[in-house]
Amino acid sequence: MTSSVEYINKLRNSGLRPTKQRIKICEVLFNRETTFHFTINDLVKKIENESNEKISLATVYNTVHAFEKKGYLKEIPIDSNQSYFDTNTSDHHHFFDISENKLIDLDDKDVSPIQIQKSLPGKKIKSIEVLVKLDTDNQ
Amino acid sequence: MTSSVEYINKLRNSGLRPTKQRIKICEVLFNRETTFHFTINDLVKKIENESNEKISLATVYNTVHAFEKKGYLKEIPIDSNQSYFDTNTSDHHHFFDISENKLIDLDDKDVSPIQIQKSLPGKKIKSIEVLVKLDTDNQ
DNA sequence: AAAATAGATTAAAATGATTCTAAACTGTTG
DNA sequence: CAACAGTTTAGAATCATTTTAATCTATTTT
Repeated sequence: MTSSVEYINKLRNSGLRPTKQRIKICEVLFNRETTFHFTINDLVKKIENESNEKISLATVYNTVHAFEKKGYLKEIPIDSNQSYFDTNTSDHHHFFDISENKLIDLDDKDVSPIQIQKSLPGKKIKSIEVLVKLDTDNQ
Repeated sequence: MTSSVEYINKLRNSGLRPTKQRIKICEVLFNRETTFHFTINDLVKKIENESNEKISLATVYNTVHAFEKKGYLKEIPIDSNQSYFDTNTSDHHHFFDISENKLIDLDDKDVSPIQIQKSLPGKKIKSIEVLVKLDTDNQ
């Protein structure tokens, strides 16, 4: 359980004013044990469930993008219909459960080390990420 | 150089009527040496450049999705703004050049074999794909 | 080879996610 | 507390994609 004072400091330290809306969004996103994978839609629904006052959709978008820019959230490309975000901002691998449309973090230790034998002149590797698609096992 | 007769057969064999539009799209997509990575927008521009008659946007969407369903194209999730498609439909890895917004296929031999140590009950692995993000090397 | 029909194309409208706008509001600084 | 810069907001705008319903065309039937 993180108190809102910590979110206020965190926000202020990153040059974001600690508004009521941002603190609420911090609570929804970061006040949890495990990584949270979500779409904007998921987040809006959580906010609606957990509080009586609503936050404008534009503010949710603004805040998620602000947090992404500050490195508190990471976008995960899965499909092109909707953006998925992850509260785990380290480079890491994922399972994607096709039948349930759900993202699951993989620990680094669950994936053998990856070496890339090819390089392109003038370019350097910024990240290496594995997406393992899972399907229902039917037999 | 593949002749349009081959595309006509290919289309007919997969239960798609060989229309003028589909044959044209086949030529643009498959009549090339190397893998083609594209967005719908890229494809429309290519079609416009390579022919004098235009194909309706809805038809381009329909055809790309029909080809995807038949396994002649594969969608590659990169970012959520636009769908990227690949004429290489095998499971394979990619470089994504961030500064140029360009996808590049990786050969299997360029990537060390990947083992996944974790499994989920009732689920089986359907694909394992690596996305290596590249950035300009500034030093 | 014409008629029938199932499938395809089309322009335009509809949708859905996301971004923009401009006015009202609120933290922060002096 | 006044002034300012940063935020929020509803609603409009935008952009990719999908749907609609009318027209057209490849294939099948006669």
